[in-house]
Amino acid sequence: MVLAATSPLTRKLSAFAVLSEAELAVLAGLHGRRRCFAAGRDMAHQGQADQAAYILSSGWVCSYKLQPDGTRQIVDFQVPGDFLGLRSVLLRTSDHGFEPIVDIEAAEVLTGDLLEVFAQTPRLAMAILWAASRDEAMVVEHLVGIGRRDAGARMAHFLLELGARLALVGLGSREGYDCPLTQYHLADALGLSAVHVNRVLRQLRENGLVTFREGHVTLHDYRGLVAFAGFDPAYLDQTGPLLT
Amino acid sequence: MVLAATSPLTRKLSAFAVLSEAELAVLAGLHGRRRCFAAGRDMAHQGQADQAAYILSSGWVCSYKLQPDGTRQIVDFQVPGDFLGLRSVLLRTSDHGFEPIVDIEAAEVLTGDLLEVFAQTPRLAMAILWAASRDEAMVVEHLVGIGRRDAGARMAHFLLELGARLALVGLGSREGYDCPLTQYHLADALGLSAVHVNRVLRQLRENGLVTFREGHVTLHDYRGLVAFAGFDPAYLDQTGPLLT
DNA sequence: CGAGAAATTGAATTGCGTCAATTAGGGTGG
DNA sequence: CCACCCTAATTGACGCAATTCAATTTCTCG
Repeated sequence: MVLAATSPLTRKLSAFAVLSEAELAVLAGLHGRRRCFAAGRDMAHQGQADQAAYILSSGWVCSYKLQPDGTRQIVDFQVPGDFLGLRSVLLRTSDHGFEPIVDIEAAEVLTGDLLEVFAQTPRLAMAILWAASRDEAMVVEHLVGIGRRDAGARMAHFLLELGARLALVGLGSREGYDCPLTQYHLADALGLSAVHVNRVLRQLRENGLVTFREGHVTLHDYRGLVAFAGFDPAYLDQTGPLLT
Repeated sequence: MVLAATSPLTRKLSAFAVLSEAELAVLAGLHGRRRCFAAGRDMAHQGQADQAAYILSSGWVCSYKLQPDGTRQIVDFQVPGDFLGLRSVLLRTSDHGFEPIVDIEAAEVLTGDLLEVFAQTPRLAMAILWAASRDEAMVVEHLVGIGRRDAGARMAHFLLELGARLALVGLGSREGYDCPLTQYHLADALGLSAVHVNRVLRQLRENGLVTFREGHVTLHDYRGLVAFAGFDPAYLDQTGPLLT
């Protein structure tokens, strides 16, 4: 239970609802089946059926979709505390691939586990639905970025959002954060070519806004970057628990 | 209850889980507070707090985000049976605007209603989570389309997906469907300019694939369009109830 | 120390946006 | 029933942001 109280997921859900001992116990129960995956080896392939869901304990993962023409679109990155493949369980077939970007550790979650959680603790169900909604809000913001921002603003916004997410689980600040992504990851996520990603990064660096280099993101001018990106931090900041 | 059995939402959820009398009753109870909204008058503005959620009974709505520079990105369209603003309730502040495209009718749903549903019928909670996941799958597909498809494939894919959604609630077929959207709606949804939307539509029409005209979409060559779009209908076709 | 991956930079190409103007519908009031 | 207006649809010309192709250079690690 002590372990559960410090798991990244518990930390995140606690921002939404004050959880009782019983609810914390149920949540802890979800972390039973722990598994590890190596960087670069897909956890699930697109189209694979009967996929499990996971709660990411440590490391980074990206979820992506492959196009018939071979190009890849990264839909989202998962950082510790995030659900992974929840949709695969519900829709029965994985419409994504999942690739660990570094070596990771995750807890397996089955459909039956979820049903049990819902039956025992409806408030926890609400909290999980909240987490899912928050993730979707980020996907939506991602969509808006690709649809309506030019490459520069898109990149800036992405780097800011990532920083905000990591800060929520204690892995970053306004100064910067560690980031294992390559420029190819950025390209696949932002709908740009790797070449253009490189050019955009150079411009942001030369403008003194942000540096992406050697696995670390340094935010030289947080306010300037926020303005340049049109970033609204509000939608990620949960001001306090909704359910008491 | 007879009414509930024929509501679009019930119809949709029944594709996911065989619902008991009790569950159908609870679902029917959600349709209590009915409200109407006029076409073109926003139901909610971006940033507005304490927003309610709705279940759309009839008509079309679009959810969108406004950029600081005034451009608009339509994130999704809601058709009968879809939830509307579920995220607004959970995240407490509406990060979207909602605009009825035609006059609509919708049932208001409060946070408390949802909690009650979850407490009384966990399987129904799973079904609602499934519906939410399915919606997110569509947003994801939308994201992929904007990020990695050229204008033609993007349009084709969009029109096919819309058809599949409408077919699920009995409002369309492989032949085509009624569609009240303007080319401006399409442009805002697909991340294109209205001018280019027009050009793309012309090309699709001249290639004998699909016609978008006078509030009706006619699919002249379903298979050809599917191939051209790289459309995978599987992710929307629930082959059968997951929960029995 | 060699090999493959990641990062960088230049040059040529193009899909799509912007600007601008015209045509077609659809409602409204005289 | 027609004149008017406003919105949607349509088409052409031009420019630019981002892609593609191609070539190095710099890392990383076995």
